[in-house]
Amino acid sequence: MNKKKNLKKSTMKEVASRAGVTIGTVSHVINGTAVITNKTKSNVLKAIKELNYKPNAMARGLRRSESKMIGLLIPDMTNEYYSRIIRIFTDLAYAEGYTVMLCSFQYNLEQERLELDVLVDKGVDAIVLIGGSDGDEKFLKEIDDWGIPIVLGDRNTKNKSYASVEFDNKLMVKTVVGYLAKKGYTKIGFVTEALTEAMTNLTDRYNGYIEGMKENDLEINERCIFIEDSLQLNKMSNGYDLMEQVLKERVRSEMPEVFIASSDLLAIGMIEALRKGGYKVPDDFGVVGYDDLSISAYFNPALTTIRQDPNKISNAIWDMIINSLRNEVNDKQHIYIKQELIVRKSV
Amino acid sequence: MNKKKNLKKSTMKEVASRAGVTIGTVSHVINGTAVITNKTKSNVLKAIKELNYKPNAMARGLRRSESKMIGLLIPDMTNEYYSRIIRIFTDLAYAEGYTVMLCSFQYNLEQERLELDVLVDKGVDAIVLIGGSDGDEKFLKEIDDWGIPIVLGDRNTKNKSYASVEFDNKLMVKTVVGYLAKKGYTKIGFVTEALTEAMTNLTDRYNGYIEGMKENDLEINERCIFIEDSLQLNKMSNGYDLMEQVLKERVRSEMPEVFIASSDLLAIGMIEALRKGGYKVPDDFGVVGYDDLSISAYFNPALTTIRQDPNKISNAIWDMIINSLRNEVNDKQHIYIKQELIVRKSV
DNA sequence: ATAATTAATTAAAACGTTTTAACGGTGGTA
DNA sequence: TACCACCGTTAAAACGTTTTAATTAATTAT
Repeated sequence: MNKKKNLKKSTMKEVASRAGVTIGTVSHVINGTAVITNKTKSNVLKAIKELNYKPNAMARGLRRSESKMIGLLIPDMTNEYYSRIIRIFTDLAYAEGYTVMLCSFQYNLEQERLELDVLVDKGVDAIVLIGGSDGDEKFLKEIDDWGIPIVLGDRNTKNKSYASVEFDNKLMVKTVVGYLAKKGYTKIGFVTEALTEAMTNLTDRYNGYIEGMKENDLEINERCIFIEDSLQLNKMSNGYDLMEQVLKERVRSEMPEVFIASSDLLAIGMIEALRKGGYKVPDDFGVVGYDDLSISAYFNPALTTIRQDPNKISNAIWDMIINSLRNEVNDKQHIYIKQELIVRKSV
Repeated sequence: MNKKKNLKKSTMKEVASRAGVTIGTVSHVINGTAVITNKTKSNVLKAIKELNYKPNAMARGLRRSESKMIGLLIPDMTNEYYSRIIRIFTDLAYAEGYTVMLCSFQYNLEQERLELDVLVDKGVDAIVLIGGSDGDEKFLKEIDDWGIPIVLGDRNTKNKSYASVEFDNKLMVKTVVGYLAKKGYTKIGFVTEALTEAMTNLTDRYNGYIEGMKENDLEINERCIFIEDSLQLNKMSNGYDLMEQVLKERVRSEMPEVFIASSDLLAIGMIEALRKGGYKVPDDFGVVGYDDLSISAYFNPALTTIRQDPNKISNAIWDMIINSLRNEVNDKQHIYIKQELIVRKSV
């Protein structure tokens, strides 16, 4: 039960008086905003060191009206796909003296709005939204009008009114369909979460699937398209439940021979259900995942999957952010990143 | 290439003038720090709404000298064990009007120090450190002296000088050894990461293992104790490499019949190496993990593991934090949380 | 030597709040 | 009528910086 010691952080004023100068000079030597004699400069530096002085971020922020914080909003930080992005992005920001304020909204639009509000209230200098649906466009507009740069990652709004970095989902899925077709599969299934118009990335994948099927002269059968109704957190169990249900309802001949799943987690759940149902992957059914999580290489069978490189997207987003922060303009470009098919053992 | 619109956020002054009062009153109605006529109160509220006014967090923070931010420092947010804790903790903080500033230090002491520095510079109101080694005690002391509450989660310093919430690792491992002994195992192996004195949680597990073996009259053979030399990020590959090596060096009779691994990730890597080596789990070897990650239930074989409940630890930590924030005292208690053995299919 | 120029430092305002003491006005009591 | 209390509001200082214009000191030119 020790008293709070309040060894209070020292202030600029104290530094100034110890160095025998005025706080203005201290500020100048810290920021290099004026030319200062070497002597006084070293005096000030000495005082700073002796007092272990650190500028007060809030005072500075108030005066400069910038917080050096970036708001980062993602659907679920518990998902490795996102946590990898977060980590890299955070490091990038950190290296430039920014700090990130992380929120997750659990795929809940309501909560997304709330969190956005908090971020704005806290005075973040910019906001990046990764994943999830297209969100509340009207609300984003408000933030945009305030001059706070926004960039979207792996998502977009219907009329692409914000800067974004996206993966080239459509192209990739088309390619995968081609790959599967070449392997001799004809009944190719597509299973995805929440295929609403709002989920631009999933919609792109769907379109890629359709185009790919057409290009390869394969029959598009709506019974081969499986949609997990809503965005859910526990994707593995979603995949499991879905497949368990399918297995219950259909005989094998009514099923696709291979599935393209919209996430590795979904794929893993599906495979486990298949296994429990007495089937072998890839012998009886193939499945390809999406994301290339670290588990996917160690899972049995090792998952053939599509890598969405967290490095690339994080870097691209950061570049956009820092650019609009520096130039005070936000020119709303859209960048597309190629995905990569990682061939392993599950098809 | 649109110009920055600078629809600037409105300020208290503007609210005040629109409501025909002084900024003092506005502040009072916002904070309820004085009794105000219903009429003026509603005027002010109206003005606030009309201008979409939000208090400037930095100005407020400066004046109140609190930031309403909590620093959260963890070794690796990419690990589901940590990301679950983060998420719950973040939600808890959020509910009380706090926001969390997340940093990860990749098990790197140097970086941990750096990040701590940043957190302090940013003026967080409290700091929580989760996982990793016992850190730089001298440095923590400095922070403590500044009156910034610190709480440690799932880690501790040698002389327990800080408030902490830990799991009862020793007891649990002892129990597990008993469980395995009862199942008939006699050659029980223990595999862990970075078993240094600094890692109090892992050391506790080790001690639990030793005690458990003794209690059950089992021979303690140092060849049954495997230590992954250093703290590493990619735990699955660590487990894989370790087991692959062991398989190369030893014949089966020289190996333990069952392994207690210090994380699910390690366990999964080990199992995969075993499988590649032609062995079946649990038929040929058993392995029990630690953490109960979500994959563990879907992995084949489903992992028998020890659950470290992220809810419990997050809640306990948050309680401590909010308590020392409110009472301005930090009474450095230590809480221990029971772990739970989840029996599945891997032993 | 004095004026003009340049270099180094300072004074003071500003950023947007909170907070405390002081203020004026109303109503009640003597 | 005069005094006191009380209530609602306000004035102003403070938080710790940054920033610009102004000041002083030092140097050069006349």
